[in-house]
Amino acid sequence: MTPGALRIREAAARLFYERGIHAVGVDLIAAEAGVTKKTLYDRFGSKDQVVVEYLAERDERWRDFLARRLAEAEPGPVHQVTAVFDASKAWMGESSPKGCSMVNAHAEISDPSHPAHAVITGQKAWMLGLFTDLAREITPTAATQLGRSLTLLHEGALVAHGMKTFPDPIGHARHQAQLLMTGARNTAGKP
Amino acid sequence: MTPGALRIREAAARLFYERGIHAVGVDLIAAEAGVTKKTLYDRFGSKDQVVVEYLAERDERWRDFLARRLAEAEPGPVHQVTAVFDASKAWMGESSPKGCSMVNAHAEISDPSHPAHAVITGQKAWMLGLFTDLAREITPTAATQLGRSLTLLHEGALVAHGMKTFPDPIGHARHQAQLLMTGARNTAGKP
DNA sequence: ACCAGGGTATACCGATCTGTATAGTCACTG
DNA sequence: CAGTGACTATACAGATCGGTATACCCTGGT
Repeated sequence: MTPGALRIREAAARLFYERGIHAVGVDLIAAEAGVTKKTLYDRFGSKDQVVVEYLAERDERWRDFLARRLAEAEPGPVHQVTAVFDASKAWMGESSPKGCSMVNAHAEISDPSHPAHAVITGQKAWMLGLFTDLAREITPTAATQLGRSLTLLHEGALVAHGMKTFPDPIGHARHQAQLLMTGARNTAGKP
Repeated sequence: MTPGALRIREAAARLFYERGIHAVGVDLIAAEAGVTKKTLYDRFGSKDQVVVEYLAERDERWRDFLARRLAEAEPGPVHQVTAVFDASKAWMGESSPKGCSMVNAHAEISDPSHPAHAVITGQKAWMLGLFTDLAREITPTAATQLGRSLTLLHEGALVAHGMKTFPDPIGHARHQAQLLMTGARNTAGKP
């Protein structure tokens, strides 16, 4: 990826997230990247492709960020799950006041055959899988259920964070997740 | 509201929800409503105003729908909360496969001073208030906490429904909400 | 008989949209 | 030194954007 292409993707990421995908034109992206429109089309071919690479890079960055945080956190499924919420809070707090970019992009992309659609649903499926895998270590018999509950809490917290429904929703979700997990562990140990 | 204005609002509601606000032009709205653009601007004055009235009407319809369902449901805070999830499932199932229109609109409206912003955050604050009021009847000491947890579960379920993250997320959230409430009631009764 | 209100039909405005074309600059590399 | 890849600059195409203007039609109420 050439330096110009990198700057294009960075500018597009910032503008798409702050103003919305349809509200940002390619002329503005090129200007903000200090690049001509020809360069943009030489590197990406279409605006849709810029959108796809914006989302794909954001997804990759998030997974790397999360993996690092999980590696630093204490082992064990309960600590790992709370570490996911801690990572989300850090991620959203530093540069994502408008909520989850995947959720926001999904609102603007109606066509399910759009290549960006797979990136969006892919991340959500991956998060569900992550929570379910950790849940399996807590309660093998009810892993699916616990994984889904954690996913809902997490998703709701991201939206509530973006909408400022109440203060620190991710911290609240983290606490609620803890209660959920200790509850599941206790009932799982019973006959 | 004149018949033409009604048709405009109905057409705009369908198009905005299905394709996104920025992706739909006033020409298309007028054509789908069987109305000229002049009528649209005579009645609403601007596209922004059409957006506001679309969201305001949706908000009002949802509150009426929910009020009717709550009145029909069994009394008592636990039954009322589960009735909220049942109402959401019915509401989303019949004509809202793309998730919450307020969340989707929020993704497209960056300016917090946009009049639609108040409608969106207003509904979310109202839902939080509703859950918190019901939570207060279950556990007066932890009503805020329970109300917020129910809000997160509900919000997450709406998003997961729109993204098809897993089957029947609203039904799952309903079940999880029940566990949460019985748990809160038991711990609330303890010294 | 009148006239206001809700509407149609059509044309237009300037701006912006995605995308393309032409021509030229610069740095690196075989 | 020739060639290539990444880039700039500028202009343009065709469509669509939100919004306005002019002129006319029809119905209901007083």
